[in-house]
Amino acid sequence: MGSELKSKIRELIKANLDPYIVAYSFPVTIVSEGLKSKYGGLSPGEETGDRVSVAGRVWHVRKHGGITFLDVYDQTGKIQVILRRDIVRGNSKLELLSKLVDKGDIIGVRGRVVKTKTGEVSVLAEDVELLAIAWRPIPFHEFGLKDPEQRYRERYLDIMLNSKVRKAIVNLYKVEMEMRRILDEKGFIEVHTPKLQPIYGGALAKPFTTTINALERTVYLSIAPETYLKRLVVAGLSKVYEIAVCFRNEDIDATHYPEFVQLEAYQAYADWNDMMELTEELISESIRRVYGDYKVGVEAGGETRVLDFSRPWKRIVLEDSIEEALKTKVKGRSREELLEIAKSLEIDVKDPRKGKILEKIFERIVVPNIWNPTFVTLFPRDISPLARTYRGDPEYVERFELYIGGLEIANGYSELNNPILQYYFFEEEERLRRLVGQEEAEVHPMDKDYIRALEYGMPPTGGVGIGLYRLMMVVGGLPSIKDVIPFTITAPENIKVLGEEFRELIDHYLSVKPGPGV
RNA sequence: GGGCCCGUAGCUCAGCCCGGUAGAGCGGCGGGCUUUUAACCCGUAGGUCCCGGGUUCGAAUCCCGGCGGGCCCGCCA
Repeated sequence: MGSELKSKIRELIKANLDPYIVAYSFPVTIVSEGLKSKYGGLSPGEETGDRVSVAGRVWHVRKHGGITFLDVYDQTGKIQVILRRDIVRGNSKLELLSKLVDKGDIIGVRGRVVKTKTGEVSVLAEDVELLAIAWRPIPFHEFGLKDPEQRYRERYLDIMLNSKVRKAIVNLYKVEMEMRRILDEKGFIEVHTPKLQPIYGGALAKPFTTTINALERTVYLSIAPETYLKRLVVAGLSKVYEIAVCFRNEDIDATHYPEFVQLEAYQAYADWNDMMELTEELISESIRRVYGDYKVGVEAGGETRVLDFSRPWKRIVLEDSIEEALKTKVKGRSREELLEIAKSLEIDVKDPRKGKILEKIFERIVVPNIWNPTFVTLFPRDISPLARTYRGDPEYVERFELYIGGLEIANGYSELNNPILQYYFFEEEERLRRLVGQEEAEVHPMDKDYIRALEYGMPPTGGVGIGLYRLMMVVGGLPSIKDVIPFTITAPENIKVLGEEFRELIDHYLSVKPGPGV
């Protein structure tokens, strides 16, 4: 921003080309991808008579005196626009715009499709509209935007300039769409469950608290849709899912953010095995359709590793995997013995539940070595209050977790549908809360309405939750979950805006008569 | 909640240890150039060295406090 831009807007105003006044729309007839596929076959130097309209943001300007090349980017890629003196000369609008259009500006171009000597499909401009001005400089260069603070504060710049980030965001949409398609074909219906809940549940996490003024009532932001989706199974929606935003009031790190998106699906008359199969199909098929193959090259830290989503995925039993990694027996060990093992690995567990100790050991020594999709099965009873007892051994529940690239991506189980046991396990959670306090262990609150729903009869049901941000993070080779979330929160800052700098332009724009209405 | 690191031009960064006129590349601006791809060539301007305090003749540099950000550990996916 500065005085030269002020003079730019003055020149545009004088010529009646100020985009804030004249540019309301621009008919685009073709995008970069279409242009390249349709005209890629032209031979170098060939000119067509085909007239097209394209629009996008100017990234690079290469002026050669009598000819100027503009790299214009639309949502699908680059379009080279050529301004040639023999066409521009004598056209006062084109003369002015070819002087004023700058890197960052958004333009619309009408012209003929040509291929340059060097073989690039281009639009030879016959008319140009300035559609928006970039008042602030945009760093369109080799190093792009690196400052992590600016990347997150001005995320629109990061998404504009960092193709890995942009691809992850676009591909999340595509993956969601493919998952919806697969679920739809299987007869699942998608619903929205409440984000404002009187009792939070479905996970063990600290909730956000807020107030519904109209009811003078404290409510919690949903930490998971689980208990509501299962109420819908009770209601007879036997295949139901939600792509749900979940809120958890916990700390932020590379793999955690207080709001994140999960796909949770529940299927009546199904168990954990069915849900593992569903999870495999949902993820592997959507990845193949979006990335073109079951094998995806993941670029991170300068090297590329192949993630293989081909089915079937590896399955390991939780305690077996620990025993294998540790070369020590853990099955049937006492709490004290497990604590000793944890201690030898420099893991400090305050939580009194045996399962929690096992889980911590597992996360430390097994998880970091998991690369390709791997199901981990058979979890301890005491850390899974909503899961159903393992039919082979009541010490365990029929619960699985999916790990990819060292990250927990999904969690599912045969759902506990016994209201009597559900009441008991909620009671156990409350006992645990009294024993250690809320700070040392998150527990599941008593939810009698949920139990009442189970008392009306929930069929045997399987369920799974898939963390979509984490999935995209792993596949996209991005180091932080914040990279795949379009906007994350930053501390307040003092921002200087144009209206403060050029107050006289406020009066100008307020008094402008735009012209005849349409 | 605990620890470590960073903040200098629009962008990427050097300078900081060992105090002495604020630096580079890219970008910007002016000029030249009719087939370039991060165009090129010539010229030129550009700074609250995050903020506040201290030490000092003198602080981007040393010390203290604050703000902003990142990473790791603990907890949640």
